[in-house]
Amino acid sequence: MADVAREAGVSRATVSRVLSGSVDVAPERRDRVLAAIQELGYVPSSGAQQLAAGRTRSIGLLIRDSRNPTYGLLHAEVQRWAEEAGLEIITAMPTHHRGAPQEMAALRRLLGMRVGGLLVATGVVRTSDIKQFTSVLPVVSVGRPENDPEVYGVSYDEVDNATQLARAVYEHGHRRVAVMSTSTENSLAENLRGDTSAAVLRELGCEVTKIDTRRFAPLSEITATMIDLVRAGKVSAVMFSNDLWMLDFVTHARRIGIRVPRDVSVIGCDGVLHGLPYMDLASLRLPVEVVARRSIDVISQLMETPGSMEIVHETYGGELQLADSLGHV
Amino acid sequence: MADVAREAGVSRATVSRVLSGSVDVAPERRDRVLAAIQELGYVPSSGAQQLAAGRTRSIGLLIRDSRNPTYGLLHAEVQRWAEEAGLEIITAMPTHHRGAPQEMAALRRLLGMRVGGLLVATGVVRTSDIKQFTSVLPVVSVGRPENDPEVYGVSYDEVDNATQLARAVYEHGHRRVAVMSTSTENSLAENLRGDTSAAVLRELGCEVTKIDTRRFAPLSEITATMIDLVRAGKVSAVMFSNDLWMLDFVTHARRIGIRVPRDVSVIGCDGVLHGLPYMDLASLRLPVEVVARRSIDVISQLMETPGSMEIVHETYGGELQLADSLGHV
DNA sequence: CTGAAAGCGCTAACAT
DNA sequence: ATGTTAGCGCTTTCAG
Repeated sequence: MADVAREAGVSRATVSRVLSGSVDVAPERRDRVLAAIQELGYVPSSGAQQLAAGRTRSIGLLIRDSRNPTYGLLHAEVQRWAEEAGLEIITAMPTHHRGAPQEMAALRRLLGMRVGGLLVATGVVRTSDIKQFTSVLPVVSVGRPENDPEVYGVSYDEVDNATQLARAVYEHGHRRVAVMSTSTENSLAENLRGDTSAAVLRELGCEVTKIDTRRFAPLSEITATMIDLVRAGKVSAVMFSNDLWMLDFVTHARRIGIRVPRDVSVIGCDGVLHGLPYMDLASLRLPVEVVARRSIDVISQLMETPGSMEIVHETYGGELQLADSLGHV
Repeated sequence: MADVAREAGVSRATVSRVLSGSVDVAPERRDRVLAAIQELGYVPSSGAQQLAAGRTRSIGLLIRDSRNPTYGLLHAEVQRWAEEAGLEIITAMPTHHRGAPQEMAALRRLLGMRVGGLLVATGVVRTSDIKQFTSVLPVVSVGRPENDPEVYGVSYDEVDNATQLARAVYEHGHRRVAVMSTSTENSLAENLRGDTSAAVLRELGCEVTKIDTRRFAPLSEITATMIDLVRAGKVSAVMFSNDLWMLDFVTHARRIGIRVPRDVSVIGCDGVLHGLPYMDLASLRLPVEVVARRSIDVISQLMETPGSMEIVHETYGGELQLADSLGHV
């Protein structure tokens, strides 16, 4: 910065002023500064800026790894709306199977960067663990069940989703159903989804076989379990807590001669996977875009004027996407 | 930090020492410091650390938005290997359709954070634009064609890929083929892919209809063009420069009664989309994992000891994934 | 092994 | 409108 100042024949303060644009600078000097910046290829150190100013316009995003397209989409959408709102996103993406401690470490990194707000979009870390930060900066749970009175939440209405899904299965005539429920150590949302679907089906009088996954269980394990159930003739439909499980199942099932929906019906959840309609697989499309957008709305307002908003727990329901895989009524 | 020092009854320097772990500190004092850190929930400011130390262990990643699962996967893999190597990734994800200037702005942000290296994994920004940074820090092009003698490159062997794809089409008996080539403003890699495939097919004696996309053309436009070609009976096969285009095409085609591969054969590229085998769609699987890993290898070595490695342009070929969509030989 | 002190690159009063 | 100056929170000599 000193170089730029010297080159332009002004003080460092003036350089800072044209950089921030907050204060008026004589046009002629401004141009000289701009030229010097260009010439020297100067890029201000955001660390130093943050340090001196004591604040940041950037917001930390803790998000699950984007191998799962739903998170890829969420990430892209959050990014997009943040940009729109003039906010910078700093992403921390812990490798999924490493679990909660790893996620806390990533959070700590974000705090180290002195972000002005936190968006938590992983399924694993507990709210009780992130509550300690709420006194320092606004924290918003994104796309994960949230009901802590100190943490904002913008997420999917998993109860509504699960109910829609269960009803659809029931209405397609299924009475003996396998329902998978992801481990809470894997995904809070998917766990809630599975539990709720199972409960709804039972209430409707169905015979439900609930499959709880182990911590970070591999796809193949669930698929094998489900295939056994189908072979044993125990169920006529299987509900998966996300589309990837469903896809793995149908792929393997077909390979060994189990046909969908002739031999077994399936339905998943997320609805983000490309080609779902082409594959005739039923699912429920999560309102990812809306959730991303509202998250940015909430956190940007919170960063603007902290405490300007009561704690909210917004939830948005998804849209059922029926397809042949559910069999015929 | 001062609070921690006071709480532990040591100087700030000592706190810094236990934080870095670089210098020996008397065990008893170390424990007191650690306890104080815990108690006060202290998280060091990475900005200040960087400022004082003058360096960073973090590397900047410029990557295309993860709506496209291939980039989602690349992102996750880069993240994973970086973690393994003890490096932090700072991600900048410009919204895709905003183009090169936007990407440069994102790059500048990364430089502002004083990252120690740059991984460029977007299809749009030109090498000539990023060359200016090579004198300041190591820059590696990831998953995009690179041949500039000053910039490292770890990418896909698009010529080999395109050749494999074209050969497969030819060997399945197709002689009149439509080949799409993405605009260079959209993706350098896909452009090269398309051009090469077309050239190879022509060399083999095929009648090639090349479709060059406009800048950021919507999916629907390409699909419509291809459908017209098929309806007019002009081609028996269509090559898409990535799987998403292919998927959009087959979905719409089926809707209007065009059957794949009965009426037209198709092949895509990337091979990352979930469910490709289930959909019986032919493609070519890019070695995303390898490219991600090698990129981290290269940049970590470069950051360790700058200039310790000659400029390399590694390329890795993909693996053809045949399927019914290509018709029968 | 530990503390004191000098910055790192920047911003924000405070003068002028 | 512009320059001067005092830090921001940390690391790193340099003494001891």
